[in-house]
Amino acid sequence: MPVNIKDVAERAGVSISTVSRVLNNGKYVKPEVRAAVKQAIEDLDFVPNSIARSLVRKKTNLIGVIASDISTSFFSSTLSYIEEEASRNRYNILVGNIKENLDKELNYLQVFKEMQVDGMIIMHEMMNKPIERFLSTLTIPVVFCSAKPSASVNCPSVNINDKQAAYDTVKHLVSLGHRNIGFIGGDTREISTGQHRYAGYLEALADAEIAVNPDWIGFGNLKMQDGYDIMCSFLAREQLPSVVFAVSDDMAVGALNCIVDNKLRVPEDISLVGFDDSGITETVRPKLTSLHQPIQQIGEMSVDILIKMIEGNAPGVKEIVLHHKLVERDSLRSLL
Amino acid sequence: MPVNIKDVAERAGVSISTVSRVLNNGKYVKPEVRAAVKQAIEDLDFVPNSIARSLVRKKTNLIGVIASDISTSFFSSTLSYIEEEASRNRYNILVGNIKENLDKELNYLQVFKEMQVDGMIIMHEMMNKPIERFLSTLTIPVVFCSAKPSASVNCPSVNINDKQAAYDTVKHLVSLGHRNIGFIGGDTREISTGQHRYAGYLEALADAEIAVNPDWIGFGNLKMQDGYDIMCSFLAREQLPSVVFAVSDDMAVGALNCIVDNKLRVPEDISLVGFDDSGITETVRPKLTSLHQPIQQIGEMSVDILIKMIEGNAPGVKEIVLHHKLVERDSLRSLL
DNA sequence: TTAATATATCAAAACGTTTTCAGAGTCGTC
DNA sequence: GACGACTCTGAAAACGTTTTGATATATTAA
Repeated sequence: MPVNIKDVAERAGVSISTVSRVLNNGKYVKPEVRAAVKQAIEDLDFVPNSIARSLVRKKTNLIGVIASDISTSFFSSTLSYIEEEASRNRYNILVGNIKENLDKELNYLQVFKEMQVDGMIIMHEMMNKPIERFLSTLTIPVVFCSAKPSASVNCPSVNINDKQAAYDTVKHLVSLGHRNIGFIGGDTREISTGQHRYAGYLEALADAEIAVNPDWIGFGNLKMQDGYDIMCSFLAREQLPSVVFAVSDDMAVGALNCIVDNKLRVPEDISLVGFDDSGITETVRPKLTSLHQPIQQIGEMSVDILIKMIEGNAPGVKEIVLHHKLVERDSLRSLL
Repeated sequence: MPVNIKDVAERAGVSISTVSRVLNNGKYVKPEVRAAVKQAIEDLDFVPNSIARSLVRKKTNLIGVIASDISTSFFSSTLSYIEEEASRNRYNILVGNIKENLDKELNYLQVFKEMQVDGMIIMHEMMNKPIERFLSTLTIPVVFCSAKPSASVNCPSVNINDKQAAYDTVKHLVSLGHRNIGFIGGDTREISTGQHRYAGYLEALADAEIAVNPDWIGFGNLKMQDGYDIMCSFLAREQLPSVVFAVSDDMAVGALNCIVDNKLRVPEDISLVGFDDSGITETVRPKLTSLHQPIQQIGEMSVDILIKMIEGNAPGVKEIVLHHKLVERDSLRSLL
């Protein structure tokens, strides 16, 4: 039923090689023949089969993207930039959403490999042995986006300097006179991002000679509910922190809601600063002060690097570190 | 370099047909041969090439998804449910994000067709002639998710009854004593959803014998900023509405922010109700009362129907209409 | 003129699978 | 001890392209 290149060739009275040549804008075909072929294509409403093309060219123009949770504001924004940049370069994206489910991640890695994707972008950090093993023997290019692979996996990453970012914001809080600084962190066991941000927090405290108070430290999975719950636990302590630094905007908003649900005010009673500078910072009131990650640039550079690798150019860089900055809005006040 | 089925066959000392049989768990292969082949697969770290498989089977297990804007809370949630249901059924999704860009949409339709996707899900309503033409001659199954195609396109859709939903919520507002009811709608020119919701609003007003006041009616593209701007224009009028009904949660939140930025309170000064019941309803304060769309069900049914069609079963239904309901939270007060 | 080159075309091989067909062995049954 | 019914296996065709190599003609250079 579906019309193929052979049908076109017959109708135009030429060989399939010639049709292929006009399809690919090749040289060496007479103008009138070219026109005839084009006419036949039009007449028959022929659409080339890219599966067949991919098979012989060994190129699918497919990028597999693995994300932790695309329903989240940070990932959905990043994904949309990835899609845009990929589409601009004539690549299509296959998306796999694994919600902390490492089996699903491994499965997607395998399926993407079977599908012969030209490359993969991974926006997820948690790993286990099988995944590490898979990744370290994989010959398809992979780049980590807003995440860093464990040492045994040799893939470039594009990211900010998480430790420095956390350090800088805590330092800033100190400079505003804060000394009772709470911290809502991410998972520090397997996730290096979580470790780095926590390390930055600790180091800034140490530099300012502030003792760490475990009453004001909690860890979650970056989602709103965790921020809410952790903040509630802080509110149950004897003394309140003057500011809480959450390592994702979603957790910061959770904390914000917990605070206002408990009839306290931000920033009058407690200041709040988030991380990511995703869209959500401007959807809440007060608007959230947040550590800005250049999401668009992270997404775009991830695909640019990946495409370079796909096209055979060695990545050159092992790690791209982009600038961060604190974006001040209304959730943080100075104590001075 | 990459190992193929032939290499496996040689190493196991069998023919490629036999390897293929064990790959597909076919009958008629001796246990010891099967074991030997499996061993060879393991030894060589062989991964079958699904491109080649797709070519002969004429089945890619690919679903193309076209969305208006995946960075939006409604679409990113829906997309995540679509991904989940697809993956559960061993389908992979290819996503195209077109931001109101109809050329990009047409391009994605064509590319997806070339890629031999088994089916497509479209979460977008705006159309132009070329797209209609394309869709009406397409033989690949398509389902519209949370959207309805124009009459000339014969594809099933899964949706709620938008007109009834708008009607019911406005009716409810009336029953709470509201008579000054503002409306922030979606595009009514090409988008039937927008038309239906507006029609429901108008009909409910008519039924309650309330005159429509154009001062309190505005239309936007469902995003937050539009809700903000439109609400600001309402606030500039002589008289304020007692409640505003926005046809997306994002626009309702925009309206909410406009109101609080102008030092008014929700719901004391103005009540607010949104549409979709997406995650954002619980991230703002006051929590947003919203017309609930069963997002998960919409996403899942879209792929279920699509898969049925892919597998050759006629859709049976032309239109699936799911239940809606108003979810009451804190942004709406009674005037009685 | 002749040789060399550039243009134009086609037949056939290749890509890596699945599937069809036919043939060969193994049973059990009459 | 022959017949049918399974079980097992492999050769070869097919899927729809691109690409290679060969051939033929036209154009240019000497």
